[in-house]
Amino acid sequence: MPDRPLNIDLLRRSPFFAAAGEAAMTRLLRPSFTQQLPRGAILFDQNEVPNFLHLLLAGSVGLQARDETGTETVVEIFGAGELFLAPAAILGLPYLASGAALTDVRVLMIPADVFREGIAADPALGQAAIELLARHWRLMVDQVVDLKLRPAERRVARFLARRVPEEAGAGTADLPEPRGAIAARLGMTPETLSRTLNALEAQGVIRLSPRQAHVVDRARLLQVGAR
Amino acid sequence: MPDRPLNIDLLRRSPFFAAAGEAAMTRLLRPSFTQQLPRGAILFDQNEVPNFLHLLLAGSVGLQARDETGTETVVEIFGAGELFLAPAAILGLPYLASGAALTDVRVLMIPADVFREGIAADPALGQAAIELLARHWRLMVDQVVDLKLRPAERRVARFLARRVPEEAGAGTADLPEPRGAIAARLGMTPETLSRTLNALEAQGVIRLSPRQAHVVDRARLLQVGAR
DNA sequence: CGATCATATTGATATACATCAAGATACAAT
DNA sequence: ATTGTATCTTGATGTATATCAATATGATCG
Repeated sequence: MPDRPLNIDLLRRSPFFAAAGEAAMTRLLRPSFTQQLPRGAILFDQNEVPNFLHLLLAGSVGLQARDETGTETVVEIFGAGELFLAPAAILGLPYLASGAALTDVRVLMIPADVFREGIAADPALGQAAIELLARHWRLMVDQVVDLKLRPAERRVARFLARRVPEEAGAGTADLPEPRGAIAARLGMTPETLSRTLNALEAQGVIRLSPRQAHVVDRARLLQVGAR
Repeated sequence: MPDRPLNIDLLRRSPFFAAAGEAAMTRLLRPSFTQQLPRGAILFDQNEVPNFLHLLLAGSVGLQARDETGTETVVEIFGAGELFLAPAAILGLPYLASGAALTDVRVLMIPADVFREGIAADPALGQAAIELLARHWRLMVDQVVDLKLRPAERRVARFLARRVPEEAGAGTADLPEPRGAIAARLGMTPETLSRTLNALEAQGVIRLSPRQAHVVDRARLLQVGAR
């Protein structure tokens, strides 16, 4: 099926549209369209002025930033159901990071001006935007704490734990994106990530296979390196 | 009011109230009150449910977070004119960090419920909240990039540069808060901060004195360690 | 003022993680 | 399948920054 009629249900369940309500959702959806992009595609580039908000329907996208010397890192990885880049689009300022498809992706493009008018006109949509931003702020705060306080092994453990679908004790974390991107997201080199993953497997808390990690015991995973 | 001299002008010029408008400002101000607290005071504690937003009138406040092992770090340092902790107050979720006075402070306490009602009722206020959150998100993204990509010396240099009042080539950066707090904000130990500051002075880009650093040449400061 | 106490600096050493350099795997195309 | 190419892993070595320990500085208060 070429362009699978977009999964309305996924949208409805996304935290953003759940808060915004049905009315706002249809309002935003009408002028929007979907796009399929291969892994490696750039959705938008650092310093560009945003014309669209992006709602990921499938795949994952890395928010990557370049510093003055040209080295890049991944600030955050977004998955299906997430709406991102609101901040730049809302402020009308240039993106401070680029968006790169880390896997093949399917993305809903929402015109930025429609969005901006929407939040001014519809209080429920405004509220949803506020909550989205607040949640994203917390995500970043959490990452700052992670980087400052926790050693590599703990960061990897937490990352994997968050990817296990259920709260349950065991489960499988899919890792479809390139190791380099995951490593950058975690603030380490691919080499260190690889070694850390091996160390976790050696401790028996995970079991590695090509593009996934089976978490044997979530609670114990989060305990590794505990003082 | 014993505490008369509320500097209305500072408020009016703060990015937040500038966007919110006069009406929203008076609306929020009426039920609010100011408080003076000595250095070391805790404005609010991690995991508490927020009852107030805080607008700093004077001094600086550190947002500090504890991890599971009990070690603390400073996520961000806020200065006069800044409104913070909106995210927790807006979501009605527990703070994910504590607020500690890093100097003696004077702070305006805005009841959280008044704020929440306000953003629902007044679109201009809602818009201001959105912009505030977006700006704060960007601050955190910038810090994540800083921590991942830049070595200690460069982080210190950028921190000092941002504290120089004017865009001008030279100026003095005040550093009233304890070294430990600044070091934590920058993701390093006090020892490393001390050594780095000395190194910058040795290179002649700054001149140190007890609680401030005179920046001799802003542009050159930002160049240190350039590849 | 001088004594006390917290905070900051300086010095010596340790270590987590990066870097550099081969290999090994996996994936895509023919 | 077979080859080619990118990605990932493994190993050896280096280094920025942490840690530990001692000293110095500067604030606070009798």
